[in-house]
Amino acid sequence: MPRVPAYRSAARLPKGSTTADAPDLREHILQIASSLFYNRGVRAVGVDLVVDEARIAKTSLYRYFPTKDDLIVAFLEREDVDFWGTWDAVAAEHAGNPLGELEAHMGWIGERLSRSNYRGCPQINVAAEFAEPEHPARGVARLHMQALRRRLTGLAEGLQAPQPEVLAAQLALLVNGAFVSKEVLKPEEAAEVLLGSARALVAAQESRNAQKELVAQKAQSRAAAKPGAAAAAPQRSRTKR
Amino acid sequence: MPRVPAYRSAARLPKGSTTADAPDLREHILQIASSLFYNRGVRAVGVDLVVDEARIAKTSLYRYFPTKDDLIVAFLEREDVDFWGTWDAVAAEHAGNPLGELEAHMGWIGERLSRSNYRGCPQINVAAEFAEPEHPARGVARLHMQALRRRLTGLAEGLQAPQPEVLAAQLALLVNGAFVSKEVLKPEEAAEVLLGSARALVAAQESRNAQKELVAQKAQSRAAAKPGAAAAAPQRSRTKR
DNA sequence: AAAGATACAGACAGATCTGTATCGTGTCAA
DNA sequence: TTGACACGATACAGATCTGTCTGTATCTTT
Repeated sequence: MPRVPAYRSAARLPKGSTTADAPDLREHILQIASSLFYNRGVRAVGVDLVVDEARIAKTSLYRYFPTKDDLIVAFLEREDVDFWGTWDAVAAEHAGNPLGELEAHMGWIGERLSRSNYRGCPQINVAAEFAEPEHPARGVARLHMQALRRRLTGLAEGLQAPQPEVLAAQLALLVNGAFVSKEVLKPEEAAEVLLGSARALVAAQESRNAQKELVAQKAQSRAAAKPGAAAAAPQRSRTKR
Repeated sequence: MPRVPAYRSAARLPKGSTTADAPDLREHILQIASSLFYNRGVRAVGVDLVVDEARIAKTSLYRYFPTKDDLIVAFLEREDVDFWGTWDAVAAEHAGNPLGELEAHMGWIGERLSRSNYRGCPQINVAAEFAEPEHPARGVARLHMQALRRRLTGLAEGLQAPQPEVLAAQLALLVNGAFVSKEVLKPEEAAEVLLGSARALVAAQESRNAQKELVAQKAQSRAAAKPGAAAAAPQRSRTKR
């Protein structure tokens, strides 16, 4: 009956490149599965549902993904490259301007949070669904998190933060926190809160920098001042009390 | 055969208060289930496992928890009261000193992150496991998140932050971010990063405050000064006193 | 002593899940 | 035309999951 495979019935490719479009079906399956996994959770979605929704045969699914775990891993890897794809695109628009880049990232991430179908970060969600650290999906999630910290460290270095590793970790907490705080944040305020936090963290590092310069300057002009007064706490409480 | 119920075989109560210790078994079941749910994930733990691990009969479990969902809800509610219990205890130690209280919270939360068996925030994890917003467990998680924001708002007001709602949201992101950033944070640095972030966020609000005062002051002393010089960067002061 | 409540043990029903096996059909290349 | 191949459809195996049911033993209360 099917002259044309069911999964192409929606006329996906203009005419189909005669041959060598075998990975096309794989791609189709992965798209459907990714959408289901993301929106309903990985454990909640069975392969039968994927098969039905994608309108394919179970044998086809298992041809391209020998195991459900393989499908999950492919899903996470796909999300990973998508995420870094937009990240890098935004970064390219702000080359040489790390602060502008950071603010832009907070912007598009904040914008995502306010989408109605937003369900958080797939990597974090899957890590919550599979407790065993040796689960294959956890490996992808781990690499994703390391990539996040690595990029943020590069950004912090570009900002000439005195402690780029610390600033990167702080920003990573912030971003991950945004991903899981849908219940806490009103959609409209997400971007503002993110942006404000990032600026505050950067500013704190800058003041640390300024303070360091101040200390160096004072030390240079010899020590005649009493040392106990101002240098003690890196971030003072102001109202002290 | 069992003169004494199996779940008491480990001599849990000194002598057993003859009667009215019926809720004891319920408590025992909930303890075992909570531990399993937290460490392995809710969906990954079946009722049979709880029954085996607690060494009880399935009928007993279903007497106290008519449904697995009821057990999950009880688990989350228990975690909720535990969490706010230690929160409030810490808060009580710093009455009248909101900054000290905030720092103390960052301290004990950061300390938890570094525990080897740490598996994140149960509320967040369960929210990731159950995508349907109307799942009963999601209701508990939602209330927990609202409580978090409410307490942080109170803290921000105590700090006399000019925008307590914003600061509270920022701190909530921070805390939630810490809960899900095990892969990003080295255990040793968790507390430091948390504390530094919280201070930076508070400092940014204070500088905002200072700026407001400054603006008011300037306006009061009439406008004769050139306005372009110092007002640009919102987060600079901090050395102000 | 009788009755009722509580608990254990284990079988069981019915659904669901992953993964395999079988069969039929349409497409393409030789 | 024929054979290889990809795909769909469907049945099935085996495990696991939630929840029910039956039966028995113990303890408390009356």
